Amino acid sequence: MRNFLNNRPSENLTKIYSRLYKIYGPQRWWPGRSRFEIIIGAILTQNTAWTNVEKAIKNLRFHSCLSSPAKLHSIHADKLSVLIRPAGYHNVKAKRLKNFTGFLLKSYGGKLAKLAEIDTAVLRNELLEINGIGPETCDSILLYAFNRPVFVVDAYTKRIFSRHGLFSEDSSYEYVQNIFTRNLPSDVVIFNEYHALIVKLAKEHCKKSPKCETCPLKGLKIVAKTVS
DNA sequence: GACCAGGCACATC
DNA sequence: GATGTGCATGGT
Repeated sequence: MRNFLNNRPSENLTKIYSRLYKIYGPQRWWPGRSRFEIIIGAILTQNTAWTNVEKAIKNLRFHSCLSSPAKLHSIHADKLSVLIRPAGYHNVKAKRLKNFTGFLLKSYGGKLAKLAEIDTAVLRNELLEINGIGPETCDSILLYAFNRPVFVVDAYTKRIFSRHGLFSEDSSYEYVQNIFTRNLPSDVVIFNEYHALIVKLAKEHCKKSPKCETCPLKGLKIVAKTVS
């Protein structure tokens, strides 16, 4: 594997970004009408196609559940579950949504503006303590709802970059995140677009069964400073 | 009908 | 700490 990759042309992560941006253009994530809606979307999209999440969000909007965190929290879990059914895992996700709104109401008076004042590392730890918010959802919220320079790692990121020799696919979330963080400028716009571009690339070319004949990254060895 | 999708928590070893 | 499993709908 290593010898094979060594014969390929190599690019660093910044060049890969430029390459993808040039091909696909700005993705303008996150698709949400408000900070609150972005957070709800981040939870609903866990292991779920965005098209299904859109249906769930549409239901929530129609029933005025997104007008405020307090409003959403007041909805009975069973009713909430029905509304978000198209997004899949609706029973667990209904609890997760209420876990977030419960946290927000109890600790910050239901005001997202207060969360926005918190230091990134502290906020990250607080979000990760909420049952149902793992590292990817947490970092998506930090990046897309609160504009913090945090790189979001998802299954696509691991799949694509492990195929190009950057790390093994079973590397930990933190390890992969560190690779990107240490090899890119700490820039909210770049982190925002990079993650979205990876998703775009994956949807176009990189399903679970590799079929990358037309992939823009075909034949490239990707090099980066490693992390300890 | 099989496979996949912008994960996470929990049980078990 | 690593590994396996349940959670579920909708598109291809």
